[in-house]
Amino acid sequence: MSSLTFNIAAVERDTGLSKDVLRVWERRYGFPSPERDANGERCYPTEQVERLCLIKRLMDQGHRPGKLLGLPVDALNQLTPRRHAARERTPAQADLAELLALLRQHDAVGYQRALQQRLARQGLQRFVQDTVAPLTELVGVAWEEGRFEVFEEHLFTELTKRLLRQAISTLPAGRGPRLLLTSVPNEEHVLGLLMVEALFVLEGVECIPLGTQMPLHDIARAAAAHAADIVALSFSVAFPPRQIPGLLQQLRQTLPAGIELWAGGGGTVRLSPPAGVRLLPGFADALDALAEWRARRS
Amino acid sequence: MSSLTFNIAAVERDTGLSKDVLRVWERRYGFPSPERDANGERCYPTEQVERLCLIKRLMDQGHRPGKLLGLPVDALNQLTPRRHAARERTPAQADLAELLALLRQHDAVGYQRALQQRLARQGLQRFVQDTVAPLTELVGVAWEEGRFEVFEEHLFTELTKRLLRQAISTLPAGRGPRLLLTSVPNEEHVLGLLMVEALFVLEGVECIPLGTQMPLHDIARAAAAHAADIVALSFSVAFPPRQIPGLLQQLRQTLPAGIELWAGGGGTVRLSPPAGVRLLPGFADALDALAEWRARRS
DNA sequence: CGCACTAATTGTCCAGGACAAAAGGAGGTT
DNA sequence: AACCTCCTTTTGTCCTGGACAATTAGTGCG
Repeated sequence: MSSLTFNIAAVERDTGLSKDVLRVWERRYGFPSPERDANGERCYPTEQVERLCLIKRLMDQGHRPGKLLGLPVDALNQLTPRRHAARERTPAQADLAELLALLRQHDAVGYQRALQQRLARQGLQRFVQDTVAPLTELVGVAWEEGRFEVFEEHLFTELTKRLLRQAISTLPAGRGPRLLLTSVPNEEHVLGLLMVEALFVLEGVECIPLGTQMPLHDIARAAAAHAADIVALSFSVAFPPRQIPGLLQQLRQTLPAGIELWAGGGGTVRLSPPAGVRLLPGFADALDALAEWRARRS
Repeated sequence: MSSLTFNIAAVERDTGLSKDVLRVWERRYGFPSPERDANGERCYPTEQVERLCLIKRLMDQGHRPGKLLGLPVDALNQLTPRRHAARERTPAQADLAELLALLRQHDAVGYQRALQQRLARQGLQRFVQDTVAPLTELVGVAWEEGRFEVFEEHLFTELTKRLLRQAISTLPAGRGPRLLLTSVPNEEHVLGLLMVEALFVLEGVECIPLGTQMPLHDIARAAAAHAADIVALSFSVAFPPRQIPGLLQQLRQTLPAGIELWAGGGGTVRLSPPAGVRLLPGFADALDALAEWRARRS
């Protein structure tokens, strides 16, 4: 009956596929094949939008569009992740499965309580490294494999964010260096930033959290205004890797030479370090960098 | 020397103006007028990007592109907000100016302390209504008028978010109704959601916070999975008003009939209520709606 | 098996036309 | 002056179809 349809902008919004891509796929592969309204504009029916979402998810796992777009829905549903073929289960992950289960049961209260317990037991540093970080990865994998819904992932992010923020707020204010924490436009993953902030504040760093998605110009201005010693950016694994070097280089040129530029997060793991930028693929690297900075300034 | 240039995608990212708009402006008004690289693609110099940012801000204040695009930079800088011509200063706002001043001095610690004091003095309910809400509006105005930088606004959001979340987390868990709180894609303003959450949790509502930007399909799924009684959406004043009715109607159709749909925030003030949706332009309306819901169920 | 080189794939950009929705303006009525 | 209606202009978004560079896959050779 209702037979809702979406215009191309709505599909772009819901699937994350740009208008250009939607049109060129239609031209090349014959899918999607939207109807047209009186004005000749594309009207995508719900089924096609859902199929596009599925295709998008499979592509994020390393499949290629040419193969996927010819396939019927059933075949798509049976495809498994390609990129990370072998993924062994560490004991730590087995331990975390309990938390995942709570999320999948939509038990917000239970999840919060379990998280709080782990925080109390492990202390903030180990909590970040041994609970939040691997949990984030597990959720990412579950999401890639379609075992997690969008809203389950959102709930995870929201509740975990809250606990981390709360933990950070109980710590005493740092004494230096002054470190500005943010991410570039289109990078909205916030958990990485919060994890680093927690570790740094524990070490007495004075963090200035600016949230995510700060235009490059404004990062430079903020660094100057706050008299920051260091600017630290976070790139998640989901961020388009080829954009990163350019962004870092551009920011490095805009930023005063006296201010250091650090970049961390899963997106920086397989990256050759640009000039004047320090890469911190893991937490240990971040703490090392901090120790070195302090040694240099003392 | 460096003479950085931006390709059209970078300009879209930095200015928020779509590629289509950038090209059609160039065609119609002769600005921007980017150079071309060896491949015939547009290369926007820094000055033009900055001018575009300025134009964008003036447009958000109600100016129209046809007038702005012919003007030189000096003239642009002298333009004042148009939409809210007369804006009188209430005494309450004068009181809040102190907080604004702290933000403009980039004194994060001082701002947090001042906010915390106000929270302790006013209690959460009045803090939300008399401090956070008007402060958010003031920051919005200051931002529109160019008196606030992007990063100052981000800092405000980040710090205020933290305090509200912290305050919410100290409250006891609610007993019902179960209320799902989120926003639609492209609506990323989170403070409104947090303010409502604080007020509702104070009233014993069991809030399920899903963060911002949830696709409509997933909102419906989440509501079912969480067995929510009510779905509440927040629309900021900055959200394109014409999209709201369509979105609400579409969601209403997807959502099971037994689940109520509420929509609030500054974006819903001048809106005729769609069928099956309850509009809550202000906090009082939200509390009224809650009282009525409870009366109906008792 | 590793490496260089060719071929296919795929995303993004371009030009320029079209149209509908929104905003502005004109004119008449209360 | 405020309000409504009708008409005009402005403005954003969508369209087609072509092009090309960057990535990925495939192939042959040392």
